[in-house]
Amino acid sequence: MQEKEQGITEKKSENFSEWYNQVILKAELADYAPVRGFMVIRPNAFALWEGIQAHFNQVIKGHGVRNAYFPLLIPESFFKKEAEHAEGFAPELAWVDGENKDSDERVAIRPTSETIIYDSYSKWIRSWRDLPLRINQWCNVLRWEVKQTKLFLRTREFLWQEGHCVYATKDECDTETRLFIDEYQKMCEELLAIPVILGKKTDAEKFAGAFYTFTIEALMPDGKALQMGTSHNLGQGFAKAFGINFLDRNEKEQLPWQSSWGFSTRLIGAVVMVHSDDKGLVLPPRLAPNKVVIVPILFKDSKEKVLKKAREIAGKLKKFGAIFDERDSYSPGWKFNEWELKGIPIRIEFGPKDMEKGSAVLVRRDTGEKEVVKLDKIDKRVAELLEEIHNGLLAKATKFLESNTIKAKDWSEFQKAIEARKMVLVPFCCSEACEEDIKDETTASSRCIPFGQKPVKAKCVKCGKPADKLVYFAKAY
RNA sequence: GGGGCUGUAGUCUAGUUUGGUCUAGGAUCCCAGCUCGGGGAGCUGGUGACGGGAGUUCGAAUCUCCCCGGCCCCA
Repeated sequence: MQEKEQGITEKKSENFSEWYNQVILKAELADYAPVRGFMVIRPNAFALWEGIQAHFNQVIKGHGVRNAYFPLLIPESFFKKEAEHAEGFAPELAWVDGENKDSDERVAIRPTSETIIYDSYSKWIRSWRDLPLRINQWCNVLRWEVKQTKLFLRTREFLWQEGHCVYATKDECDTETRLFIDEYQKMCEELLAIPVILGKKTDAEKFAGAFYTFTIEALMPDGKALQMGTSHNLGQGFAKAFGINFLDRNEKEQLPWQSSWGFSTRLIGAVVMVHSDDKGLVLPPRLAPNKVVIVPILFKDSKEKVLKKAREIAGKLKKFGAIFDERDSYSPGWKFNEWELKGIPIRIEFGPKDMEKGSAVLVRRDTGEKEVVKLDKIDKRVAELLEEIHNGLLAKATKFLESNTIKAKDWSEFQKAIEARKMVLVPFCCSEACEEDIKDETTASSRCIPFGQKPVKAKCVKCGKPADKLVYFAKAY
């Protein structure tokens, strides 16, 4: 509200990347920081993150997960305990420079917290009665990216949640690894209005140190896939490396099974990309902290009366976080543009003509459609309309995903589909060598092996060897 | 990792090719006042800029070099 901005000048369909930057900056979601690869999350975006947090905290608490906080700095020796994990994160570690007066050991800023958390777990877990242990933390992590950074989608520092669970049996671990990826899917569809594809990562794409990784993948409007969240069954490797063990009911020492799962602030980037348009941000209504804005139309002779009545309407819509824009220095048209840029799902226009009729004009942000609603029904209609907008956004995104997902049988079809920036489902042998070749030749990577498929009899799209799985490939963020 | 573009007020930009009324022009924002109000309204006045450094020159926003930063595309 403090700053006035120009509108979006780039078209989503013409220069997607620049359009995206403009929406982020002009809707005041984020700003660049003094150090390259870092960003400031401004209040408009932080409110979205808080909305995601509130929603997801409720979900995980229902599954017995408790929140905690573990340290930012991790001793070098911890990274060396689990070899694959260490290798995976080594290139992106940021070591804290300068003299460590307490010890000779270097420390790094966490790129993820498995190691520091499991050090604690090794002290806390003694008996089968301590399991399952389910802890989540909301925090920042730092990965020193060398790739081109991008607001929300790839920054060196980002905010996320990471859940870390320990189970007595493989079965429990399998079940809950799946449980949390299912919860991610629900959250994406029900809160963010973004459809996702669920599946398992190939070995080449799985988390460093994991037994296996589940993922949810969304397709952005430019045809690139975006990983929205992952849930890993870590097996027993970390437990072994960090000395986590417990005495079972038969007094035998056992290694537990572990899982970890996370999503990050890149979800906000996805929300922007998927729903927004040439006028600016479009917020999915369930996530929008302010779902309604009321713009009074003021004329000299009716100003006081209109303001008074409009204020009443605003009071009635308080539960929707209604903004009452009674600023005197801007014309209604100016305000319309501003709130469209900021993505408020419903605008209510109220002027002398409406007052006479005892109604108001409701305008949908997603379609621009206007409707006249009687004042005594306005809160009911707003609630309905918000759901209609949510459903509309989800349906539109689902249609996009479906119409841009295709099957390919052979290499030439596959290449064409990738070139056309589609999500492509192909028979694949799942070998790391084949995957490397595909990446080299097309820049596409495997996104997931979708759940629920029957074994197929086909030849791998790359090497021609027998393949019993269909796998999604796409260019990715 | 490779290639390209770019840096003038909070933001967008003219000026750079050909160094000289540039004491840097405009728009927008911001501030004050008036006026207006159903899709970015108008008038008057005001504040604010050449990314940094070195060099060439009588003279540098403009030329040279170094540094810092930003964006895009490809791998």
